[in-house]
Amino acid sequence: MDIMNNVENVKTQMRRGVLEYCILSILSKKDSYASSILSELKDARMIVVEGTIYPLLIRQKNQGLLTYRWEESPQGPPRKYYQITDKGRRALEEMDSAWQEIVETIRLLRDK
Amino acid sequence: MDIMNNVENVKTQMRRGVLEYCILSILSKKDSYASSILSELKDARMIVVEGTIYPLLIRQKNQGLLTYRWEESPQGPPRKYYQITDKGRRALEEMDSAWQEIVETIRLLRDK
DNA sequence: TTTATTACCTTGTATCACAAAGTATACAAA
DNA sequence: TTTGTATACTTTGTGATACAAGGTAATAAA
Repeated sequence: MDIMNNVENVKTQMRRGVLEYCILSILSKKDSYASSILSELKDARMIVVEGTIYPLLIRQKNQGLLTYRWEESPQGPPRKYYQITDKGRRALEEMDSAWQEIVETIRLLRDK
Repeated sequence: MDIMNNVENVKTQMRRGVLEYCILSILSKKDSYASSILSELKDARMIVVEGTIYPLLIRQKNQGLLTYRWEESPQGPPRKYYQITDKGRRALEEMDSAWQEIVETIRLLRDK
């Protein structure tokens, strides 16, 4: 197997780990809908596809981290706008800590 | 579902994403065997269990990132010492870049 | 010979990301 | 009116893989 194949695979795994964190982060700044979140993540080189993000948003909604409402679109079908809840904001804070901890752990592992 | 449940789950996912990276990093410093790598990861709060690490080492060996040799143990059964290959070192360098990129991506997402 | 310690390995289950295909709306062009 | 295009949400099937749990085996001490 090619080396870039390994690395791409690991990159994918790394991204997976922070995907929920990224989505909460985006929604903590302003309400948004799946397609828009998708574009934002792609711009930030966090490659994700529809089949990943829709079920994930539904899971987060079911966990009480998000709510949603339907809104008319300027053109095309209505959009499902997601909004972060108080519980979602508390979870986001916890994820901030978790992320910092992992970044520090890796830093120590790589330096030592 | 409790909020700490969400966060624990996300922490687990984050750890998963960097597990292969951590193992290559540990082996880049000195040859080691599964049980020892496991302890080292646990000390660094990268919680992993046997059923995770054994198949992972086998996968990395099959990908040509590692080789192994058997060595007598001072007590108990022989140990399977893994050694990183040149290909493994190149993969590790690529993973360093990938990790830095993700850390930077998250920093931007969280700050903006 | 039984127990403890160390070590490696496998199996069954659940989760989840992704690819792919499907459904639906709105609008413009033919 | 029909067709094409863009936007948007949803579902299904597949494969990868982490984990829990249990199994195998070597050594030494009780």
